[in-house]
Amino acid sequence: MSETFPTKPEVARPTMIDVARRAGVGLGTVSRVVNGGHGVRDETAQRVRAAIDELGFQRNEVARALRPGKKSTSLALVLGDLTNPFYASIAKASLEIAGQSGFAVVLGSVDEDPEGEKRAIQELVSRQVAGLMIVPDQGDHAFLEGAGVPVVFVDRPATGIEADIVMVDNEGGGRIAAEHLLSQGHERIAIILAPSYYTIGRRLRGFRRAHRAAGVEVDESLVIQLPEGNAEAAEKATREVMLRPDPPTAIFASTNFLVEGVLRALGELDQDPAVVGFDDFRLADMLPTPVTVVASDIAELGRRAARLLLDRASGADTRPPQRIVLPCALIERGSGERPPDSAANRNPR
Amino acid sequence: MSETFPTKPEVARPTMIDVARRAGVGLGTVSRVVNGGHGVRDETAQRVRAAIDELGFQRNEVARALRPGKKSTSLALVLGDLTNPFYASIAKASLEIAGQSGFAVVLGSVDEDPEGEKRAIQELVSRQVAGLMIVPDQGDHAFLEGAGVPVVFVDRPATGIEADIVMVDNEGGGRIAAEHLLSQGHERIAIILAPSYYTIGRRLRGFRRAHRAAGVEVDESLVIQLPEGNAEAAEKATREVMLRPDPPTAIFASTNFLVEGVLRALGELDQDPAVVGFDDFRLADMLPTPVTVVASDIAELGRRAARLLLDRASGADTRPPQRIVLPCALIERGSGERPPDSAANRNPR
DNA sequence: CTCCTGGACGGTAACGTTTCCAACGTTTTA
DNA sequence: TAAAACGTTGGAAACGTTACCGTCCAGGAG
Repeated sequence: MSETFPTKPEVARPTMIDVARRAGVGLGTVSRVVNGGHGVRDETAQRVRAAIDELGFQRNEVARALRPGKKSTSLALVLGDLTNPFYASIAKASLEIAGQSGFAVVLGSVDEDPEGEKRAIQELVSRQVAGLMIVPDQGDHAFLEGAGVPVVFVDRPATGIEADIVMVDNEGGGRIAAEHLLSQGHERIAIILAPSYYTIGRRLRGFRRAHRAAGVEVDESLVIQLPEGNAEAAEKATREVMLRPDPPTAIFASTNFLVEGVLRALGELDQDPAVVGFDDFRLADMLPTPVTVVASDIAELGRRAARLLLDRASGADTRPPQRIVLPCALIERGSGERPPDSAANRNPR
Repeated sequence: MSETFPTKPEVARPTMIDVARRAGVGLGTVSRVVNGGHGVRDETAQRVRAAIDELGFQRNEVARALRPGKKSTSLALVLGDLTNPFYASIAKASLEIAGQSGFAVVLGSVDEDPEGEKRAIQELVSRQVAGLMIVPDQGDHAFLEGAGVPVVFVDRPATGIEADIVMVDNEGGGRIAAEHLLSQGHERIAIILAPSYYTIGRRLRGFRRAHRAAGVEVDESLVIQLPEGNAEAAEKATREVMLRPDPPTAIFASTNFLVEGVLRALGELDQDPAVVGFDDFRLADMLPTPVTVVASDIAELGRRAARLLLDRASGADTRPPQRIVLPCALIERGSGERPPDSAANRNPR
């Protein structure tokens, strides 16, 4: 009873040749009509368009992209964990902008090693994408130099290649956070740092500058470098630092995920130092103590990157590599406005 | 002074022909080596591989996909707002699975009308993707029937076409939520419904079934249909229902975003009905009252969908359309365990 | 009236790959 | 020893589109 399975009708999709035959015109004419229709008599164009509608013709983008010079109408976006709202916002925004210009976005996700990133990028390049948006990992990106594809880096620059970069004012953000805490009299501020990404270094620099400007010395034992950038690591570090004989009166968490860990530890310990986070996050205002953060317009980051890349890809923009920096602003919600002495107010057991 | 701009080195990427010349073999041989190298003498294959390395050759995926039958090595994923962690999880998981098989994922986002969805899908099809994963909007998807591309629907089925579908047990989830509240003596349970997606209807059905099984009648005035699926709408609706003379003692929010609105309203009103949400969300356990939710493995949803689609695309799976349903489970955190009389405990002003 | 110009259109060569077929040399079989 | 079978290889066609180059016809200029 091994009758052949009725697999699929598998209707062959009509090509330009079919359209040409149907409309009684040449192949070139159909192509001209599809691409704006210059140099075609109005009446002819009508006939072609009618044939297109009747057959339900749709241009084969793959064949189109095969022609030399014609890159595909796709942009590539390479980033880390989409589950991180930060990355998700970038993805969404760039998708939106690309879509408006008829571009699709091919995603490459890389949670892994820098080697995995390189592989993912080359995969994408072999798909003839018109441009690359990359939230780069550490590691050298010089291999992109000869790829013949415009590249825009997002959130942080890459080494080994000079290209456009769209980022936020990390140093300014770090400065604002520290200034805010310092201005309230905090002098022992811990800063919790995710693994040494470029961004984190800048935030730390801003943090230090604010201290210098305020004439307060940074206690280096309160500059805490985490081995990993997740909430668990931050929770552990917070617990440790708060149990020291001389704990900080304020904590600056350099990442949205880190804030979560910090708050978790503080909740357990019943201690209430001031807390400021970097990057806003959903529900930040609904936590037991609403969380003060330094925020920036992440979606705008994605939009600017996509727009810039589209301009580069079309050749409309031939300026030297740009460096776009978006501002950060403080959002006061409560956790960052606790005075220094409140840390001593440990709730009685 | 109009010297020509040093636009780009624009190194022509080597093709198989270049490799063939370099290795002193024919074009076909190179192709055979690149595709697994069957039917090529080992020594010849070595030479070809050496040439590939020296030239840094990489196969042009676009040209490859042009051949008839050979779809591209890309899957398309069409979904709503990536900013919603639910969608983001699906995207991340499917990306991961696709990547393991060397497939890229092209994203199509559709916040707009059903018409926008159709356009996005057709765009994607014109890119010769090997398969489509769609989180469908309302509207007829019959137009996909003749597209000649395998389709897997995610989270909810679509009308007008019979295709694979991977979803969670919405009815079971709704039932579990209601059972949990009913078992604690709640008899007036409000259910807040996002606009009539398929999923929400199922959750409501489970909600009703649990009531019937418990012998409790559903007060239809507590079945609240929102005009929009966002937190604001839920906040408004919650405020209204809680201010009625006979407010509910429990609320079931049918969506993660709705929970936010519900809690916001309750916070303002200083009222404490039991609350259960559908779908888990970050920080749910850190809110003033940790939120009890009915959760399922969303990432698994994406993984299963991607795997199924890959099997369909490769022709490895020719079974009739599958229907995969993932279970839901209750996560008790506190908000759903408040007894009925606690609602009366309005905090004194 | 002839020549020229220019717009509209048809035909065809690419693009880089895969696949098929033919050709070749070697080994096995009759 | 001849024929057949097999494995390895080269060459060419095809995929669907765009770009270029002619051809054709109409109309204006000389």
